[in-house]
Amino acid sequence: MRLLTHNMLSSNIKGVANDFRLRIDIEKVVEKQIEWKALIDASRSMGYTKLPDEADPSMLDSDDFLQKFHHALLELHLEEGALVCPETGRKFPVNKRIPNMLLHEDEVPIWLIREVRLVKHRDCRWNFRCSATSFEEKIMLLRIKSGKTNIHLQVSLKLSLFISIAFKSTCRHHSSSETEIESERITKIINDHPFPDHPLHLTLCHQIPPVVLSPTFVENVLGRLFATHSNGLKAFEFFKYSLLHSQFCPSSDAFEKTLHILTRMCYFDKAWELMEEIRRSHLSLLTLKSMSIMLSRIARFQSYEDTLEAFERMEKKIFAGKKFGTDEFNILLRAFCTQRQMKEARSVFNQLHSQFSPNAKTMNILLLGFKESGDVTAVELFYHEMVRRGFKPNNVTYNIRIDAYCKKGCFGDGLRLFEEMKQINCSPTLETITTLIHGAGVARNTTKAKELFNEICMRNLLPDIGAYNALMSSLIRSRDMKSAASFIIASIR
DNA sequence: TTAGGGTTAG
Repeated sequence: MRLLTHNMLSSNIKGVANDFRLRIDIEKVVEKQIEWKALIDASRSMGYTKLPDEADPSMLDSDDFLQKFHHALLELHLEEGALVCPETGRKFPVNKRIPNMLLHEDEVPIWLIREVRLVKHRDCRWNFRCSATSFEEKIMLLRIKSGKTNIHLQVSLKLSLFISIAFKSTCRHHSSSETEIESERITKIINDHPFPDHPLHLTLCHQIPPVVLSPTFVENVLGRLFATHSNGLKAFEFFKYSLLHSQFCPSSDAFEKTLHILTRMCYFDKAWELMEEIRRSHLSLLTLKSMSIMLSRIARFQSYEDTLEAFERMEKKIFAGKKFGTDEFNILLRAFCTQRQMKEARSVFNQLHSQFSPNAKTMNILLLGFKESGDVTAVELFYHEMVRRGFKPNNVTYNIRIDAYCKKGCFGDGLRLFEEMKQINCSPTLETITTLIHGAGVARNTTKAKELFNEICMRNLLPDIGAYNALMSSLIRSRDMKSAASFIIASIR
């Protein structure tokens, strides 16, 4: 199975539009019995204005990639918040924007260019509208792959612009699941509530019967509150309400979301209060992840000393006196590293390494921190220190160093480390090769990028979305549109 | 927020 994302497609089309002015081969379209007029008419009816009136010979080109692109008949239906392909019945959920789509074998791939919005008409119907500004960007290409027939090159299929959408006036914007509808309703109530002028829990008591308070529902509401940047104190109130009234044990996800919401808005007192409460009532929810959320935010918004104090407070008070070891030490270091506070990370390491025996992961966390700060010299210096201290570099160590070079445009150095890796029997991973493909792109070396992509399969690894995106972006960066187009065709076969 | 890679959009 091959995977392809909307992003890959859209970046490719953007490149096509820029470089080729999206030469639409009218003659070929007619020759292949594709209903060009239908496409134009449908586009006009959608309000597109910059449409060519007639075939412009200068737009013709012998390149056949459009022929390969323009495959399908599209008449999608919008039902209950989902796009439905009439041929296969497969549904694609629709939110404010159609999410990135993955293309699977035997499923309907949807290629979208730029942003697509659902627009509500005055008569309560829904329709699609592209937000892009030029015709090139407004065309959306869709392809239906029938289970039995390979239609890649069978361009005699009817082409019509898919935008003729059937709709239901009753359709909902989001998923049809009852939990989602209910959580959306409760989120709105919470967001509109005048808390803290009036108590929120009374409203929640009125609006949410305890039986509705499933872990999924609670996570759903908190997720929405998180996404809408709602008042953190309201989210906290809601979570406390769920702790009191739900017949289920709260999920770690709900707890972590609440912690995220509170710390993001710097409500650290409330966050500690929440941790204390969970320590008393649901100790098992206190995990390294929740500790990491808290420490990262404190490192970001408070002082170095505050962060160290918080770490101590975690050990002595929150985590029930558990003796902290390497894992917890790594979390502390990572908190500084992710905030790019490498002086602080270094200082903590020097200060505490004798107390918490560091491991290879510890060293890689620091190495990564130096890399993210964009300091290749610091990466190499720390790498040598790591070796001097007796740590054996592993795949991750090499991947970080290779990425540091590639991001700086030193592709040759990246390749050198790649060779070194192989020589010492440290097997390159999918991440190693993806990094190098990206590095080849930065160095505008598409030949090497393609070679590296092929090496993935030669090493019995399976390319994933990251690897595809890396090659696609490398090709686009070098304006190698032909390779980009054939890469797409090859990917979906 | 996960010791490592890619993309976009908000």
